[in-house]
Amino acid sequence: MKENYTIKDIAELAGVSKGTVDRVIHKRGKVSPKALEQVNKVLDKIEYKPNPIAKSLKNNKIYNIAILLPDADADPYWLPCYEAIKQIEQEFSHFGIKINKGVFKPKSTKSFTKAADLVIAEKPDAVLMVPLFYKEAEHVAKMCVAAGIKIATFNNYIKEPQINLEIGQDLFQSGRVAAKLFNMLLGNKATLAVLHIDEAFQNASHMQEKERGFKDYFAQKELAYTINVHNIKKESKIPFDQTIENFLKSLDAVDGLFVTTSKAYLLANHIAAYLPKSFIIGYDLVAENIKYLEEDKIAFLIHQDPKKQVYLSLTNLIEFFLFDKPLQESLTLPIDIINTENYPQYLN
Amino acid sequence: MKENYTIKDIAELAGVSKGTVDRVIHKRGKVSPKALEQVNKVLDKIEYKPNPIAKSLKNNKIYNIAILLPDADADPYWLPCYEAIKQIEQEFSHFGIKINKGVFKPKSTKSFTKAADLVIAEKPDAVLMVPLFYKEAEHVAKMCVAAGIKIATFNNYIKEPQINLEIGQDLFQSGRVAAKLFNMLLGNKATLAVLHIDEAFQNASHMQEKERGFKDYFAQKELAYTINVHNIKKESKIPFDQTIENFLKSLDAVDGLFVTTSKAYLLANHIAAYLPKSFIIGYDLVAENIKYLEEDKIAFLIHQDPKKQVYLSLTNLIEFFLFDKPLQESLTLPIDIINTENYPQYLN
DNA sequence: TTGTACGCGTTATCAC
DNA sequence: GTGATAACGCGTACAA
Repeated sequence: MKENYTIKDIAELAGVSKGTVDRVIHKRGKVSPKALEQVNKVLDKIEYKPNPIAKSLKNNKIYNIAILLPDADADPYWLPCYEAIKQIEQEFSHFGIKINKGVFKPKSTKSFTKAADLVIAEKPDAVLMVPLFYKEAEHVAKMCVAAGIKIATFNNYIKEPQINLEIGQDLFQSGRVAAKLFNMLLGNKATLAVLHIDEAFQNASHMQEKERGFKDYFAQKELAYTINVHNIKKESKIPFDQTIENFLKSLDAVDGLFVTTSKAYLLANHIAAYLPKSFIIGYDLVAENIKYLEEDKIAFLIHQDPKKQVYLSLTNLIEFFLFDKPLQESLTLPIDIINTENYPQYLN
Repeated sequence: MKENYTIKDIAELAGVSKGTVDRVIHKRGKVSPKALEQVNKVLDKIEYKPNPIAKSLKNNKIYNIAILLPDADADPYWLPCYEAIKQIEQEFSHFGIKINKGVFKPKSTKSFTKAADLVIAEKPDAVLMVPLFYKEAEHVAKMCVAAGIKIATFNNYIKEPQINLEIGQDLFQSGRVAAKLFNMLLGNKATLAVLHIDEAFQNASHMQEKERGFKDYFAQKELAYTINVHNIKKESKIPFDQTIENFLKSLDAVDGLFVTTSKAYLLANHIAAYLPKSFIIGYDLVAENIKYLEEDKIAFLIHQDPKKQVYLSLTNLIEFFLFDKPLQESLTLPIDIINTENYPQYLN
């Protein structure tokens, strides 16, 4: 009949008081067998779902969520994450949610560890982090588990079974998406280059997963593709842009270039001069990539939606704390294919 | 200093009672000039945001939202919408939200009008509809406005300035997305066919917007593309599939086919026999389209995410009623490009 | 072992 | 005009 029964309703139906019903529901004991039976009889018939609103109204506990993420000044890829945090703070300002940012330099493991230590010292209820550095992140996860702090990751993965919530993209599959796009563009035979362009290689596992998926596609379809892998890293004293140009100079002709990081723009900058007929597929809607996408120097971008990742991670944690919603252990977001015509809507 | 001031806080600061503060905030009058000034002085200094939790706890009003949408048996495209409704009902069951479905046959204006009349007769607080039939939908919108019912649309648009909330895709732009994809696949010169395949042509304006965007792209880029438009409609007594096959038989060779509806699968079924080298780009992740996508008979699909459309429409309306969040008059969702490798994540 | 009373913030009603 | 008070549903402290 009724939609939502309250504790009061149940108490009346069972002929006992609210307090007794509460004790039965929360299994606090101190209930006579008779009362227990009466209440359970009612609970069997109806479905009781406690009202989450009333619950959180009374709850004046403040939940502290720490978030460890890279500095957006160092890499604009992370900028949308900060917007998501701001949005969440506003949306949940009345629910007693505090978010504490631990910002680290994306090239420095020390900076990561320091930020983590600072943040954990305040004993938050949960830590959400970008586990850029494998070993260090594993250590943080273990520390959190030991301290009873919920631990969540986004954007990257570490193989730590105790992680409570993982949100990210299927990187292997995103490599396959890029492969399929090249396959559509180039047909059954071509020469491709996979480029891991990263100033510091902190994204090693990230990049390798994408490469694996990329190669897997062509292997599985048994296509006559030649695929060469190149690692491009900043050399001290030489500007990164110069390193890229030198690399392109020395590269044999290829039909397509797959850049596994957000640095496709560094390549696109010189593509017209050295490989005017090659297609570039890269990752991430950062401003510089969009510029070259619009100039048709980048064919496609794959969007990892960091904003959505943070937003989902945080709402999931918050609803766990406030409303006892279970944490979704692992959540894989769509792999968005971006071209000149559809990118604006993805920027919000 | 403080994050969230309560009415009680304000009352203490102003030296009046909660009741008076409430009357000032809600402009109910019956407040002396002196008290008014004292309260306003406090309100100027601090920012008062009423606690939505307490508000909705007290609020025992039930909000009725009617949703007019096509039968999913007639067209599986609408199936995800029903999932979204179920999800919303669960999520907001404690907030006094009732959703009343008015299901109509997608080929029958009478069925639409009948469902609308039934639903409006119950005087809901809002009507959310798919305005498949222009005139009839306009009429419904006007009736709602007259009756003080909030009116929202999704998936399609009507030019009725009184609509309170519109959610959908930029159809013109989605035509451009398809055009760009063909441009990437085929280079600077090709022959394309635009196919409006629809059993009843109830989507006329929908299809034309896509066609306009499609042509606009090539015109703007001044590319040497030949584009022919074909309307394919069910003829009485002849199976639709047969009509499609006859059409393909009579069609001169083309490099690509752009299907502006979700019926690309009808074409894909015969593509190997008649146009083995042509690319098909169509709309919507319905099961039959996915089948041919996987067989590489459809090159790309454009996803309109009807589930997300319904979900966003409903949450927007609900948050308007419960938390006084303003209605976003018009919201345009991303245009998702789908291939064999990324479709699973979009199906949830 | 049980029932009652209180507080969370907002709103509405009711005496004064 | 104004301030006190009840009610929403839950959790819990406390008295019986």
